Amino acid sequence: MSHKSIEYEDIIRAAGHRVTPQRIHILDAVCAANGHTTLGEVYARVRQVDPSIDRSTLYRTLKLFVELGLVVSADKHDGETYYEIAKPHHHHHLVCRKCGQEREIDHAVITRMVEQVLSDYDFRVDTNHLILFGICGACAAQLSDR
Amino acid sequence: MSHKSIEYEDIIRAAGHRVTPQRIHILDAVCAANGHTTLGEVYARVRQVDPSIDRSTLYRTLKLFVELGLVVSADKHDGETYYEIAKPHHHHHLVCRKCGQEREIDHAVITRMVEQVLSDYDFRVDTNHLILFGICGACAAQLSDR
DNA sequence: TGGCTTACTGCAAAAATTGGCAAGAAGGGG
DNA sequence: CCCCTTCTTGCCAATTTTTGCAGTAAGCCA
Repeated sequence: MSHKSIEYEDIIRAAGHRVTPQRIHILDAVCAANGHTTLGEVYARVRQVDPSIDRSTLYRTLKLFVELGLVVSADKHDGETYYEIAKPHHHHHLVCRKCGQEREIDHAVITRMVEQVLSDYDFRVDTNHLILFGICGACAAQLSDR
Repeated sequence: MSHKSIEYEDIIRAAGHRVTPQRIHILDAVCAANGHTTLGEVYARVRQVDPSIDRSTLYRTLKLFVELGLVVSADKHDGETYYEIAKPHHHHHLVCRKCGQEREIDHAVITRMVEQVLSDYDFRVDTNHLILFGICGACAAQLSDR
């Protein structure tokens, strides 16, 4: 991870921001949680390393990381916002609006759409972590029963 | 609008919820605002009709409406959540993660992707209001300058 | 229409998130 | 290596959003 940390530091600096111990700890904490994690979990983890870090710093830093693309956030509309370290490979999720189930999908499915948006609208869709809401097969079947 | 209200009432009832004056007023208020509106605006509008309606009711009701698909919400990551009455025609938005600018795009662009997700993953993507985050052309140019 | 069940609402308190500000520290230049 | 500028932080207060609860009323059935 130390190796990766250095890369991240460069990204932060390149964007004109400063690399502080707080930011490193927070990034490590998000990293440490494999997969999705919540703000509360990150906070607990960070406090173990440095109990003086304030919640407001966490909010601000997480927001910054999302802006920089280091961290990916996913609002599953269940009251909690999830955070995840940005993975090198692009992956996306289908989230069922009914049962909340989440499923990873292949990048290839959206490639063409992303390209078309880029050429038609000159807009670079963030392909790091796309979240598509909808209804999964199981729930759709259930709904049509009634 | 009265005609539409009746349709909406049916949807609410069909989902097993009750139609109350408060809910009608809130739906009307979202309707009255053409296009995007914020929670604060809806609150103000609702209070003109019935000053006794509480904020918590508004929060709960808006959340319910979004679940039912009557209202569409868009978190532009600028601190405010936007609400909009679900339109009969499908439309989608590109939101720039940098400058927050928002742009409507054509449904055709995503049609193919939606179909592929349906056939490959048996998942019906909610095509009512898709929000794609990314970087708009202007901001992309700005970023590469540095 | 009257009575019953249970969802909905308003209120108050709690919890989460954001913002202002002065002190502290990162990074650049000498 | 020290200094200077300016971004960051922690603290505190304000604001926003959520939650628990008891009274109220919508919808159903006789």
